[in-house]
Amino acid sequence: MAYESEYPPFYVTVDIVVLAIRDGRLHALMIRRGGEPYAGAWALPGGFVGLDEDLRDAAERELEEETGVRIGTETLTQVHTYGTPDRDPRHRVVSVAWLAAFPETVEVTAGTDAAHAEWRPVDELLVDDPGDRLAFDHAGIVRDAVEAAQERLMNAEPPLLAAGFTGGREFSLSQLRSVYEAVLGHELDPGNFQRKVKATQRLVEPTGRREPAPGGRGRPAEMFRLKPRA
Amino acid sequence: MAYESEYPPFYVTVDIVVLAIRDGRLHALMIRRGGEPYAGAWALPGGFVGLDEDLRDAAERELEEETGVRIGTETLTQVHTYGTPDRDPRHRVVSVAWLAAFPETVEVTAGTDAAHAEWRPVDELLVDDPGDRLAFDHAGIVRDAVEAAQERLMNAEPPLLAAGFTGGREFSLSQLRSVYEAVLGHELDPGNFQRKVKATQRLVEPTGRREPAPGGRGRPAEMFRLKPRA
DNA sequence: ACAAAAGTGTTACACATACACCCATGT
DNA sequence: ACATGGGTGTATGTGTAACACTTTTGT
Repeated sequence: MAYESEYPPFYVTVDIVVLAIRDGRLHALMIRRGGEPYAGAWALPGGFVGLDEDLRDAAERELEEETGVRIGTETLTQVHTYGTPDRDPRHRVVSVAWLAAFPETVEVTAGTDAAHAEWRPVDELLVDDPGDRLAFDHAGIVRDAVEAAQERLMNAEPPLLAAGFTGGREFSLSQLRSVYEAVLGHELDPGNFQRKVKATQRLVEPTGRREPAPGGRGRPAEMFRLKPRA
Repeated sequence: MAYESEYPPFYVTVDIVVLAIRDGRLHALMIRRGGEPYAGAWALPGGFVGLDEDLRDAAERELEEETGVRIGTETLTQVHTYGTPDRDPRHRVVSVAWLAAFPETVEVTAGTDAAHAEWRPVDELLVDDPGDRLAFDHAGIVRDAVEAAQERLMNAEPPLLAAGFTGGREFSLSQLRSVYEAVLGHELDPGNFQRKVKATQRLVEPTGRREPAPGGRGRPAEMFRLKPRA
């Protein structure tokens, strides 16, 4: 099928930066590109927006199609829009970038379309002179998204990003702290973090349960969950 | 001329929210729409992006074409992208919104294409049940842009927005304060503002001159200019 | 002298940071 | 007993807000 238009034909796409903590490091969900250009390079999941589709819905759909990962559409937040004329060598593509977070424990089901999806450590993606560069301007998009994530983790209301990382499960405050540390890229004082989180209204609530630390050693931690959005 | 494409034809536009302080109130530069839809309604300046044109350049060009206002392209900052399928009843339009600030003293030259451009008080544009509604989803865009302006005026580095409002001219700290007050929508303590601005590195530098207050009454104020970007 | 605006001093309070110290558990 | 991680207490610093007060001008 071919379309016709009296105005220049733009391709509108979405790119999705999904962050997760794995082994204490910040990772992003990436796709190994098959075809040219940038064949074999890592790229963000994403694709064309449908003619009757909301941008946000397109992000959710493309993410699932390309990686098998389902993210609630309400946890996707817009970051920035990229439209430099030469950012894609083939066509004029304007891409709206979205950010979401994903819980640590859930694995990517590497089936069907998701065969080439993989979690990649963000710091390796962003080194200045990587052996394998990211496709298109995706390095810049990842960089901007991580910056936005740092900002929103500390300031955003409601705490959508924290919700994405925890995925509705229970957690100890040191587990939550390790998420913050991985995103921010530096350590936080355990005691101060504890108080700050507890003092922040509408963030966490205790479940009453306690759970021993992963190593078994040490005092069992009180478990929390995120407060449901009011 | 007609274009053809194998993918859905999207129209990509830019909308520009230019803010200025006039009579102590926050204003936005708006256009009176001529044709349908929304004939006669106020709308943001903006228009179609050229096929080989950067989004930012398109914003600068459309702004000047429709209002006669020239803004340095580097003072335009992106706010958000709007792409709901039904936001324009005629076509599928994805619009990238931009924010800039403009000095108080400069008048809009209401010539040529700018005949229908006018500064409108923001609070009147945003009342919940206005007699004349804004075209399309432009009320939401203005609302988001003002929110972004408040955030960036306080936090952004470099202080692009403050630079836009002052336009490179000299100013007293109470003049600068009235800008902040108009954008934030509430009053600030003169003494505290004075200290805070002076304490902020890379913001203002004294010119050595003094100038009497506008009414003539009162102690003449020390004049400042924004520090040039390092 | 008085009003008005510029600018300084002072105090109180919220909040962040650093770090000492106690608590509860496994080995 | 000791190591380990959870959690509390406490002191110190830093930034904000409120407001009294002094300075410099025009009338």
